[in-house]
Amino acid sequence: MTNVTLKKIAESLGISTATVSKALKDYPDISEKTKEKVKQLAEELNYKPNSFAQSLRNKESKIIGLIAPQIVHHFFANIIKGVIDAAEEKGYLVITLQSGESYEIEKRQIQLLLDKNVDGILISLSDTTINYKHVSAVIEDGVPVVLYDKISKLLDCSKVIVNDRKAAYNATKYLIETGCKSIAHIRGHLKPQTTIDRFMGYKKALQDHGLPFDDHLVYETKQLSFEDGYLAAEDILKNRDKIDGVFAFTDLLATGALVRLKEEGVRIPEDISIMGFSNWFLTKVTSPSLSTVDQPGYIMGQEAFRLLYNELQSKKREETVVKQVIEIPTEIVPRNSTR
Amino acid sequence: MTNVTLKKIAESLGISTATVSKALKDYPDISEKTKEKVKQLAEELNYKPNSFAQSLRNKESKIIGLIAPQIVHHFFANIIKGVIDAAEEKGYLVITLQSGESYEIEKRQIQLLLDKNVDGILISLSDTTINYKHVSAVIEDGVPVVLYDKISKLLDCSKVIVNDRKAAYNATKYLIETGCKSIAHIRGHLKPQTTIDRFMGYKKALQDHGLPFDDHLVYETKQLSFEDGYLAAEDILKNRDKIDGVFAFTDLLATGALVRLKEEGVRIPEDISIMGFSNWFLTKVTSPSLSTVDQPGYIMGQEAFRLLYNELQSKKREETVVKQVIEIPTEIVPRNSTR
DNA sequence: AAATCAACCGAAATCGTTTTCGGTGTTTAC
DNA sequence: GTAAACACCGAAAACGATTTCGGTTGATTT
Repeated sequence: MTNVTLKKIAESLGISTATVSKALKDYPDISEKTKEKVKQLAEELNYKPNSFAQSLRNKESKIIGLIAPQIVHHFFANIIKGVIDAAEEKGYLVITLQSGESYEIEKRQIQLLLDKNVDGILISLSDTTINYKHVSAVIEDGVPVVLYDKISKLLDCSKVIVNDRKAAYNATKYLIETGCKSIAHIRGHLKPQTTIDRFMGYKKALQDHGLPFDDHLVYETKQLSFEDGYLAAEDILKNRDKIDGVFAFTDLLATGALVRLKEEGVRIPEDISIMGFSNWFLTKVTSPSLSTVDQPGYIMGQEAFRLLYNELQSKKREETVVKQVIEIPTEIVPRNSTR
Repeated sequence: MTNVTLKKIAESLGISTATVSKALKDYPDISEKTKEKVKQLAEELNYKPNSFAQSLRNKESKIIGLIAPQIVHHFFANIIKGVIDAAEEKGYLVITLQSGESYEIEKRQIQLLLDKNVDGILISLSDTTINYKHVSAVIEDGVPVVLYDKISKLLDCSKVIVNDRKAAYNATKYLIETGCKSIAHIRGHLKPQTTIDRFMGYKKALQDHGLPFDDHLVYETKQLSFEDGYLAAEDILKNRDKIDGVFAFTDLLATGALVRLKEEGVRIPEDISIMGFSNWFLTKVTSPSLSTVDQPGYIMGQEAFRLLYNELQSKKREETVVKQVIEIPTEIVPRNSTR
């Protein structure tokens, strides 16, 4: 680990470090001859600028922070991948952290990132986050923040979202158009914006198509796990004669319900159609395969980074940054759990 | 962003930056009174040491690099999570990168990490990596490296692995003990060590239990996708009368086969038992649910970081580092695809 | 009264890169 | 032949934190 520095190159060439630095960066006030010599020696010695010194001097780390509620999660994993890929293309590296849906942890993770002087932060709010001071403080501090997926309208920054309302509307509409007359909805608590939005989309679709909204057909679960879907289906079974369609908040819930319903001999989709949400991998391998709504995580990740990158660039040029909200379109993926 | 520095604190207290620095770090040659004053003001101004300066001075970033072949992958996502959690506990942050199973990309990612002066690197070799110079160069450069999951015996560094041979042996043994007499094996190319090991475990188990090994019962796929399992099952169907058990290299392959076999009316597990590998989430929701081998990714990630951390510590104390190889035990998870 | 010794504190060098602001020589213009 | 323009290069000051090595007090011994 004999680190090659500018100084070493300068000394062995009998010139100053300033000249070496400028030569390597093609400053116009250095002669071609010297540039040649410097570059050649640098190449030979395999010179790599010390990133610590660069960061200290330039006040930027070329590292961004990414906070997700979960990592072991198909949708978020895709987002993470999208962010990392897009970042790498622009010369940025990504430190990933997860909040585990905890407000306290989220606060701490942001602090850790700030302590490391990341150039910007990408964050999807945890479900239990009810206060946004910790995020707005970052923004006011001048560190660019972009929110993705789980956002808050109260925060003044760029955002990447899927239009959950529209997506849920279309999913419900699809069920209706394929013949469902009485559609149940399985969802979690009405706290996170996504839950609210999908619920609203569901209601609106019923209404627009002349179907009555029935509170009893909405099943609220504690978590969003497979087991919760399984349990919700127990209740649905009590109305099995009435219900002919289920729109679940997420694929996991849908899969849990699907398994339970099948156990009781309900034919899917003949008796009851099921529509999930997210297009996780598992939807392809359930039986029947699960119809769902594709949420393009990878693209969201890319877009989120792109927005952050724009802000980073604007900040350097001392332009005022334009906050944008980008909506990523979703798509119905019809499979065999719907008619 | 009015950054508070040691200098500012020093000036407003009328003392030197040296004293401030030492006071904050509880040096014994600073009086309690000054320490008190310094700490209080630092607290008040919300002083955070500039990590760039610290890194430059201390020659460490408190950041490690993590390279995985994939991120959108249940097993690796778990590992990543384990690494991040363990790292955070010790004050380290993690930059995650993926090689996409490409040797060239792997090489580049390592370089990116090195350029950022990470303190150490955790890496799982890509399947297409046949040359290990790019990794051994890092080790010789004095940057601690720990290999996990996909390793090479040729590399002199600490490693965290699952004993694939033993795990496959047990899985096959389980099939035999539950009554299978003729067990097929679906796997990818015999290049990656894991593929070789699981294949060997399979063979050994047959042999130890008096079952003949039949080359025709080994189905080699191009990739390890759901589709490949599906296609392999087509071939298995030609021997459907003979084969009564399938041991797949991975859950995805197993699931593909399961779906195809069921399509043809094969009863699982009555006619054919199926055993997967990895215990991905989807194994719980196939029907029948898939018996598999649990590979504890989270623990592997934690252990991998622990090993790296040990090396980091040893390096600081200028001790010689002891390279360790840790084997994480696996476990059979019996579900409904086996008898 | 001189020497010794603690207890505290600071000057200054470092880490490696970047960039401003001059300073040399050398060439061109008049 | 002098002045202006030009082409190159370097000294030095950042960026902040850390740490060594003295130095200055005042108190304690001899």
